[in-house]
Amino acid sequence: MEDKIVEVAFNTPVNQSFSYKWTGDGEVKIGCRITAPFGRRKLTGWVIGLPEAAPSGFELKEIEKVVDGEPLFDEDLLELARWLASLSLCSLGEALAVMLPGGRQERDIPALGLDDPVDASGDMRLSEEQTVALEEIRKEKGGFYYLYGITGSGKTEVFLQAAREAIDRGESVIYLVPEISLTHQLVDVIRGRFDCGSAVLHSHLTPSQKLKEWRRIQSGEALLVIGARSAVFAPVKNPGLIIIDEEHENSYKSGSTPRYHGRQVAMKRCRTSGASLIMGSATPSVEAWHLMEKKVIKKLTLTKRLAGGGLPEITVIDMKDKKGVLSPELIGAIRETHNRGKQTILFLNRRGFSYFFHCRSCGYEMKCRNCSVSLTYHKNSDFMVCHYCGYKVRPVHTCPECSSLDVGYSGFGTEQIEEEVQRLFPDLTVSRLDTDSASKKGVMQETLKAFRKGESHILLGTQMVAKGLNFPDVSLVGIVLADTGLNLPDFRASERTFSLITQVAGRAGRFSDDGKVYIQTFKPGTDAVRNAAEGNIDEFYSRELELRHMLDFPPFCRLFRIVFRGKNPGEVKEAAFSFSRELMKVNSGTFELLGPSECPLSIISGNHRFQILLRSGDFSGTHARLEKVYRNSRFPSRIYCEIDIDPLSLL
DNA sequence: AGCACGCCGACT
DNA sequence: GTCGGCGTGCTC
Repeated sequence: MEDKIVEVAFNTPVNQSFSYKWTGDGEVKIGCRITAPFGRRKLTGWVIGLPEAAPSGFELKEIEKVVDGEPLFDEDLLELARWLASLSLCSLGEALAVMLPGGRQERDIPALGLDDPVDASGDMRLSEEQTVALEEIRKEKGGFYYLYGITGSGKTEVFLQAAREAIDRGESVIYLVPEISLTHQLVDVIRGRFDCGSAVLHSHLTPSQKLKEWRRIQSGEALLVIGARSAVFAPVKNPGLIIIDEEHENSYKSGSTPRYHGRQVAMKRCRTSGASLIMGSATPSVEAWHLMEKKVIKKLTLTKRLAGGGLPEITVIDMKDKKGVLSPELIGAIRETHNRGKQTILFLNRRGFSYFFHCRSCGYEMKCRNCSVSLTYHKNSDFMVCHYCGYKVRPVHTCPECSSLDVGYSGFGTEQIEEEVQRLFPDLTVSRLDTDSASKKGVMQETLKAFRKGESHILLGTQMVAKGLNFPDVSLVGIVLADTGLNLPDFRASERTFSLITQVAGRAGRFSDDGKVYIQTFKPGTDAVRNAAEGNIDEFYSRELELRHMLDFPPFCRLFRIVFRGKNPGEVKEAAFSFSRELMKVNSGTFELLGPSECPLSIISGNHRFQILLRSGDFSGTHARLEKVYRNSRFPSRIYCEIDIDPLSLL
């Protein structure tokens, strides 16, 4: 009998498949894992083809062993992997590795609870708005829908009923949530309400747990899949619906190769399989909003809170001319809150630790004349630098707007604020929660438990507290500085600030009728702050889209970010410039090239970073040119180059 | 990515 | 004279 030829993909950056022969008696199928000698090592790879004839010019080695009796993926998933690899410029093996169990582990941040009320016991009656939404969803199979509604308006209930209907038709459902901790809560609800099997998929499962869930999905035993980002690749047989909860969350974008966005993959899968897509959020991403305006996504609005609970009273405090990090108004409110036996959460919208130059009298801030983003102060060189285009200028010593001499760079960090709060309130207990303190396992849970029990009076934290505002005794939320995000050299800063304030405000009032939110800002008039505080959601989006259009930023163009990193700054810079020169050679007016320039976070864990940004309206033309240059490029082994297509952050 | 081969500097 | 630096190239 003749040897079988087996085509294999490995999880290496090599964009190429390898052929082996199989002489054993067991069956080899496309989609199975195998182990085989590869160079001088043994690797596990995936069977991606069973060609009739062997490629010429090679002495084929033998497959050592076939790991799986049954395939892990079918033709559809393989096709999806090919699409992903080609789009994100990685190898097929790297794409398969993030999709399949047993591939590389993705890492996620820990987080807190969920907050949309759902009835765990049984189907509850839908409100009129919910009913209308569900009827719309029923109308067109394969449609894209967006449940746009404030916190507590019952999006989850609509998701669940839509899921129920799909399952009743014999279809499968993928339900994506932004963080792993949310999967558990959702599973509890679902196990009580759905009699079909459900599966959970996320990166904290052990390989064997993951494989077990994978098999249950493949066999059709589990028709409902709940999971974080990578669950969008679940091997459902007959996909009928994909749900993306909290669509605006950045965690849907992978932070490592391949840098895919869950929403983008979901849209692709729905298009090819004819499944419907329902997303939901109180603060949609600007991209999604734009797609709603273009009618690619059908907007379904939920305006009413089901369980009542008014919106909190929101006070915007102008920090101009204020000494210290806490305003007298906020200090008074904290004291008053404590006197009433309630607790306070102080939220610090701190992202990064870059210094920015601003005027303490009028809040003026230096921006790049080319890019209209904030300049970042570089202490070493004493220059203000634009991290988009590399534009440099000396910092000013008087404010160009109001001639005040009170200008300077400043930074806010949780540590400084903790000190300040402790000094102002020596009789109160403050606990601090940020990425540093929460990275130690259990510390976060302990801190939260203690706070919930009332053992501390003030909880001070960053991003992660924003979602954990469902503490019954909290009646005051202070956003210490709403515009820190606005000072970042990032065109999405405004969107994030808006989203954050809106989400905080939406949640703060849910458990008490006397909820108060204090927003401290240097820029009370900024669109993001003003519209969030006043609840002018639609106005924010139309202004923001207008601005993006004017400045030619996404969603009106596509961005490609190419980051170079390495220990030696000179080498990194040289690699970036030589790559840039190669790009210019193939550019025929297809894209605009910005940089190379130092990354805003120019050194991360000892690695110096440079970046190139490409901006274009011609996605495929730019993609093709970038691919060509990238595949032909060679760097010294200690220089790493990573490509991020449609980056969320430019830091 | 690994891992080897291969060609130039300071060491038992 | 050797050990070891990391540049270059390959993996069916």
